[in-house]
Amino acid sequence: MLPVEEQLKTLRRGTSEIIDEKDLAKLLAKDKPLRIKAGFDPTAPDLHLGHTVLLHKMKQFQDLGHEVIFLIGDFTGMIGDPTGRSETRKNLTPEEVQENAKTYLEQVFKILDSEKTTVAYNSEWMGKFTSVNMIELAAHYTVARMLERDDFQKRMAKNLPVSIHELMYPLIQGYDSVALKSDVELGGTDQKFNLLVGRDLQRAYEQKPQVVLTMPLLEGTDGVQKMSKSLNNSIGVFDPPNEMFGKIMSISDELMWRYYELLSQVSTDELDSMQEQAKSGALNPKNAKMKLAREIVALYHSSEAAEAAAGEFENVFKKKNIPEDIPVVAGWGQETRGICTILKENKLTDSTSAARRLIQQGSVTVNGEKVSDVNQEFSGDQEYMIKVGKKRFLKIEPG
RNA sequence: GGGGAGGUUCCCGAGUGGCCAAAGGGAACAGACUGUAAAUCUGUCGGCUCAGCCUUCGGAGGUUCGAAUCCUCCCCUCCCCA
Repeated sequence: MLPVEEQLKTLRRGTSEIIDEKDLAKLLAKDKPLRIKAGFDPTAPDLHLGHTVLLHKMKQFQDLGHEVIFLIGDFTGMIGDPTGRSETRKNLTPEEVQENAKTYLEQVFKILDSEKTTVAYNSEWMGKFTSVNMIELAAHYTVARMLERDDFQKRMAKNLPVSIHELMYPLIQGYDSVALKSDVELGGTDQKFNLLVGRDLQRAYEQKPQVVLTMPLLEGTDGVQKMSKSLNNSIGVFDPPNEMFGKIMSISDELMWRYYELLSQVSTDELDSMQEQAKSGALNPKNAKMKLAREIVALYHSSEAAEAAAGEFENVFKKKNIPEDIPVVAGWGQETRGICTILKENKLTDSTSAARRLIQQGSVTVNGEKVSDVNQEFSGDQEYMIKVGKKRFLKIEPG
């Protein structure tokens, strides 16, 4: 294995906090593979770039020769981590959790080496937990300390509900560390509390407390809230190349540097110089963003796909051409239909009312001609290229 | 168990009998400007057979010419006391 200082250098990259680094150094000095735990809640079936921040860090550990344990919180998923959003989450059924977990794994191995990754489910031990075990576990922590947790504090301050079962979440996550005898646990900064509970519980169960390593949370495409599918600001790992490319291009310049820092392989030195050049005007931020978009699309798809997406992007948005692969539907014969109905039926708009509004706002074109009459009719035996706003396209073929 | 405060359109939040499809803000969408960036300005923002009509204000009933607003019961949340 690499010398301790070299390993540390890699592991420090992009991290928010290591608790504590001296302990980690000591563990590394043993020159034996460490047990690295990172838990994932199978609440969302799709992985997005936000999750990959952690996965990349896991990959680094893996490449350094440590044992990475990908823990699927199928048991805790039924509770739902109270983290983040200041409201109680819906409970998931065991079936939903199973289904999500399955999807999860398929995606994870785009980054991690499946051969070298240990996959664990916390239902393995939690499912066997008796009520007596549960009470013993609960006895190791106090209410006052549990309520120190920021999410609980905030919700209490806002007079929002906090359910008892949510208080169990950190305990169970912490117990996972006991069950797995983990040496290091990774998590987002929002996980800090839970990760620290793990240390306390390991001590309570007479184990050596794990080292805690937290990674910053990645902001979503809005640049404000953390990336989350439910907030609709996420870039999915399995998004098609063009969509992925486009989403990356739509982030702000400021956010771009953040993404570079956390998601890119570009070295820190090179990154610094790029920022320098962007500042002086030598580098157009748009080009830097294209480079980032290429890199990320190439990682999850292929470099060919990345090139194609870049070309398509230039074609559609710079030259304002029609995208290459757009949805095509068959026409409806000789009869005529109102434009609003056409838009609604093909899901270009949510309702005919919305279609009317968009037409009134001049955002709908057919074959390049702006539609100004809400009642305009089209027969279904001709070819039409319909465009709504900048991003919604539909081709109708004679039918 | 006792007392008090609440549940409004995607979110926050005004509205206490007609002028309410419901103020204001946020998000979102569209147009202008751009680098499909940000910022800014403008507009839209329940549905429909769209200058009119229909359905919404926790749920179910009721009072009234008329209810988000009043009454009854139910469900849910928060606070104080025990």
